[in-house]
Amino acid sequence: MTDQQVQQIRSFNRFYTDLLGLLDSHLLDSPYSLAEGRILFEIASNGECRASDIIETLSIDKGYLSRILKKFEKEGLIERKASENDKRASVLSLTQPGMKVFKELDAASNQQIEKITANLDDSKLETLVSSMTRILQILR
Amino acid sequence: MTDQQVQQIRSFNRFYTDLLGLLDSHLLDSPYSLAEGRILFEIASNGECRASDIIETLSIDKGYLSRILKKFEKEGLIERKASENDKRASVLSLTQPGMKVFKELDAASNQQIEKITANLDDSKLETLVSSMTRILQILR
DNA sequence: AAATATAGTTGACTTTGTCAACTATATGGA
DNA sequence: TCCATATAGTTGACAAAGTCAACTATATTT
Repeated sequence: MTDQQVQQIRSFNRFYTDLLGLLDSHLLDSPYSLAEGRILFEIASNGECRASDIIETLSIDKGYLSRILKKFEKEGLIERKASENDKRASVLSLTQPGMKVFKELDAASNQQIEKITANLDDSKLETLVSSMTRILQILR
Repeated sequence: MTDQQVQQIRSFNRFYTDLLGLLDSHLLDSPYSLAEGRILFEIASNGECRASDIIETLSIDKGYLSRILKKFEKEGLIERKASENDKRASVLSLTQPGMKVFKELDAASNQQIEKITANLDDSKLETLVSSMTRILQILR
């Protein structure tokens, strides 16, 4: 690996750090943080899951997660039902209001992507997406 | 723009958020945060600059920056000299010890990139870098 | 000269994240 | 079966990161 390649990757990382920071800054004017959004996303896409799944996927502290889930429950966004095979754990799912909030965040996220790419023609857009896909394939 | 394209970009963003989080988590076991590293980077690469330059480049709160700079000065990493044409501002630069710390962080950053790409063959590495470069060209 | 803008500092505060101790339950041996 | 150890999640205490507005001093505009 050449020195120049390292520098190019770092330059990309700095750029993308800024871009993501921009995108995530208080998650699109919603009252939810990036972490909260990601947690809602996990519960929404897994259907039902347990706190430990989220801890593993997002590498989040369990105490921190516990509090966020408590807040979500208080706000009526999620439900917990006792897990049948493990009495220590509960199974998480979105309530109807939770689903609504998630869909709003999701739509706002989509809109932000559209905004960022608004002035790109089709060919550039395709290049952009395929480049991202390739990076993902290589690094994942 | 198709729905699928939006989803692919968002998927990449989630992936890269995690990757950068991993890279930046306490900036390579140094006692410096991501913000602090970026600030050192700015001062190091601009040679001499003012706080307001950093505020603009990094979109950081001026109060927050002021405290970080104060800490850097106390630790002997930076120097401030009065700006000649603007008595409100000072010109920032790295001291020798500051340069040393910066170089260490810089080297550690390089090593982390090497680590992440360690098991890629030359062709994949080239694809990776060129994909990043293309994304940067398109989005910047 | 007065009004307004900008550079940076400081205090007060909120949010975000970390760590360890703790309860309760589960699980893999002896 | 009983014991040791591991895991799920909660809680308290705390630290780090970031925000906001008020303030001083200097610059700039009118």
